[in-house]
Amino acid sequence: MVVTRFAPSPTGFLHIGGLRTALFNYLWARRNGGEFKLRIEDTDMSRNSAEATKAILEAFEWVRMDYDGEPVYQSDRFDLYRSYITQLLDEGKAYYCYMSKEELDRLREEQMARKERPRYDGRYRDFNGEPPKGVEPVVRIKAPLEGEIVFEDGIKGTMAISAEEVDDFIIARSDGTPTYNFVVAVDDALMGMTDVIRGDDHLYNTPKQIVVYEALGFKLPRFYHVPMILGEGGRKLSKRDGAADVMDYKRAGYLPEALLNFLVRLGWSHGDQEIFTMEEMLEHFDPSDINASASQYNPDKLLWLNSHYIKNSSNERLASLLEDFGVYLLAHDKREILLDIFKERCKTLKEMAEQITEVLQTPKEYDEKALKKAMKGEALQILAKFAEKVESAEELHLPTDYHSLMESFVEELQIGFGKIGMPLRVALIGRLGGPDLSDVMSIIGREETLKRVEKLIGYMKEKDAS
RNA sequence: GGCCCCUUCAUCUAGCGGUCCAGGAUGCAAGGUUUUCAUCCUUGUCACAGGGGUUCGAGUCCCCUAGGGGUCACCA
Repeated sequence: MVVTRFAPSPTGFLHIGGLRTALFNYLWARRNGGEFKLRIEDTDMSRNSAEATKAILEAFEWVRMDYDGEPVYQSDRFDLYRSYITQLLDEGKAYYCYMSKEELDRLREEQMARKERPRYDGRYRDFNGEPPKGVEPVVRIKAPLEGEIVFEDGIKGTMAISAEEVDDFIIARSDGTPTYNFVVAVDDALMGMTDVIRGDDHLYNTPKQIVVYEALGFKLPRFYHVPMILGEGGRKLSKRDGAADVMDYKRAGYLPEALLNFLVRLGWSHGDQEIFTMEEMLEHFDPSDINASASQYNPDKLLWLNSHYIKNSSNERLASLLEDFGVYLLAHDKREILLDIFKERCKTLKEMAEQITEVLQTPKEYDEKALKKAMKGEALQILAKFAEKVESAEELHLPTDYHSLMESFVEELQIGFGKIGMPLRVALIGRLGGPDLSDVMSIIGREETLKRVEKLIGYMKEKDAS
């Protein structure tokens, strides 16, 4: 049985580094038919917020990573932690420390002045005397005085941390609330974790947590410390690198499977494979294959993956996804052709929405450069003749109808395709570039085509007059 | 600063002592397809951080240097 977890602290939104560790935990649990749990680390009442918790849960829902059971809130478990703290106190494995915050700060300063590593000096470790008055004590756990704390990391290998690096750290604050390293160890053990996959910024918490495991007689899980995701230039990932908030990717028009595929390939690979369906990730993922080195965020590759997944999505799904971007196609009679065209050309849903809107709406203005390039020479007359041709044509429904209409038109006038193509393009969508003209005309229909052509002709005449 | 981790193309990576004059992907460049743009296809571009060892043989093992990162709270 494999049990894993993702344990965010609700101090902000879920960022992509967090999503990646969550994904790794999720994959490893699901691959082994085990359990994946969610735990909200909200022991610091002053810093966490309900909105942050909501945002994290929302992100999980968006990427469709399901967790087992209800999320566990550490704030609901203070009684439990207190009972273990009492137990350690009774067993002499933890003790009250009466040093005030100010004294502690002073000690730290002195140590730094002597170029020593700041460290609690253990002055109350074996204290039997009369406690000083007026000080609410903290509880500290007894860490080993000498030797090393050794553990096996599934990514970094054997880690041996000198006991000197681990002091008697605080497990309960003076107000009685438990601290992070204590509750994490207690919860991981009690929730039955077999594998803990987390960011390597937690590497130095591991020996501390091992002290707790051992004091309480809990069985150690396997640890995997995954390197962080760096921003462009190898610096720390920040908002400057685009979206850090997972939900920003949704808003920017990314598909969740593209984001997940992108993240799974950051620090992990399976031969030369780039595209992974959820099933394939589940089939191949193993945390011991995660690279030991940090990787850099690469937005171009994400974009590429996103366009791949858009191309391979059904029109029905795209249509419903596009509603978030203000484009309603579910009941549109030209839905299929519209989506077939644009899913090939767009990298994000947002871009798709913009381009579809551009075709569906009569142009409000014309691109200056396009006008200059397209409307020279006989362009206006050609456009007018084309309008007559469209008006008098018999069958005009499918793109092929419009296409043969254009073919016979250039044939009759003995002109190149560009002579009508460019002005027509400007008339229809207001600029050069864009999808096939026959497709556009078929989508908007004969009447709208004529309307747009006439609008441009009118616009040009007015412009000439002034 | 102490301790720890990391180092293959611009980027993500393959490589687990010989099959590597280092492979794939993204990006970029060129060409083809296209009435345009995009897609797509083809080709090209680009790397073992540096220096010592070990070995018949090193991208792969060891050491040193440099660079990057993490961590040193009554935060999580």
